[in-house]
Amino acid sequence: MHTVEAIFDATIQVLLDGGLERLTTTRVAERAGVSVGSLYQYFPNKQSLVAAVLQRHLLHVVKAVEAACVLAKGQQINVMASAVINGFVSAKLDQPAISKALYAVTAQLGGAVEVTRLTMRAQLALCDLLATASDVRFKDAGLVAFMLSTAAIGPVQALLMSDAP
Amino acid sequence: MHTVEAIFDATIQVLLDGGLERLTTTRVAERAGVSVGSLYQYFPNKQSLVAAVLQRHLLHVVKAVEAACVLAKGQQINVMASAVINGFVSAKLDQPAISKALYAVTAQLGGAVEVTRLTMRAQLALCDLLATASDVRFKDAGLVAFMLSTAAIGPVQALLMSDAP
DNA sequence: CTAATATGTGAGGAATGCTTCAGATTGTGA
DNA sequence: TCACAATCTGAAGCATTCCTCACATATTAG
Repeated sequence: MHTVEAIFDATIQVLLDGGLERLTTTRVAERAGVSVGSLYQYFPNKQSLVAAVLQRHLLHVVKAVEAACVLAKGQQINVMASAVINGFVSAKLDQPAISKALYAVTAQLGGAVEVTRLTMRAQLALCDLLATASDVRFKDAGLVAFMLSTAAIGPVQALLMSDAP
Repeated sequence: MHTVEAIFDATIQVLLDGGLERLTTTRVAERAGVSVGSLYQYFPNKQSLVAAVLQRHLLHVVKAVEAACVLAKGQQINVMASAVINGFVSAKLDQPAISKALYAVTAQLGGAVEVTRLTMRAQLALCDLLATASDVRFKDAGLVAFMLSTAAIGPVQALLMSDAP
């Protein structure tokens, strides 16, 4: 396995059984089966390692939502809704371990910027989609997109924080 | 001001401008205008300090929701909904700084237990309320309560993570 | 085979953090 | 005023962390 892959995986694992507070470069390297030096060959510091893992996952989810959006264009509103929600939820549950491990990171200030940036991107796609609905027209599609996307996060987050399928 | 109060406030402040990672006992004590020793007179360790701040805020919110629930008993379902949501949102926006500061903590494993425990309590109150609706009857009130409460968290969280009124 | 480049190693320096404790300060009641 | 308790202080011990760097190993090219 590639060293970088191993480091990524190890980061998730360490995050899972100890949270962000117990995430140390030594522990990650140990778990990845490489030396600390190797880790610092690929990531300039601890923060950038965490950021990279976070960004990777967020991108995965956003792309899934975007894909669902283009697929549902021109459909009725209720079809759209279930398509998008389905895209989002299954992208999350694709990698439940990663999702769960990253909620702690997401809240951290460093991550917050990246999160809002990518959330905006998803909402943009949603906005576009809503404008093509065949049976409804919205006064403020932006607000609807915001409410829809953020409200979807709540239940998923709650489920992942406990331990469910 | 009471020393403990000062420490609580300082914890929030430190959390706000540096996140959980920059929260140190020294910094909290400094900001509170007391010595580290005093801090350890009231909290056996750093974790219990953070837990206390978190628990305090959660209790505030849960009580607000519970109060809204008993007030709305026997009303129509849409009245109920807006009453409960209103109670939740205004409890959060009562202390926006605290809410914002604590999202990082909430995600941490230590906090997660407390959070789910109190969320359950709120959902129980919600369940009770839903059973008294004058115009609807639910097949699975528990599920509805879960979705309602978790879905409400998403938008509030999103708003707080950025910087809005 | 040899040289040169890329990749990996891990002990240790420098910094920081949590927590303790011996003593100073403040408050209280007689 | 004096003794006693409650509260506060902050320097320092011990542990831990991030990150560097001098060196070892692997890989590629000529």
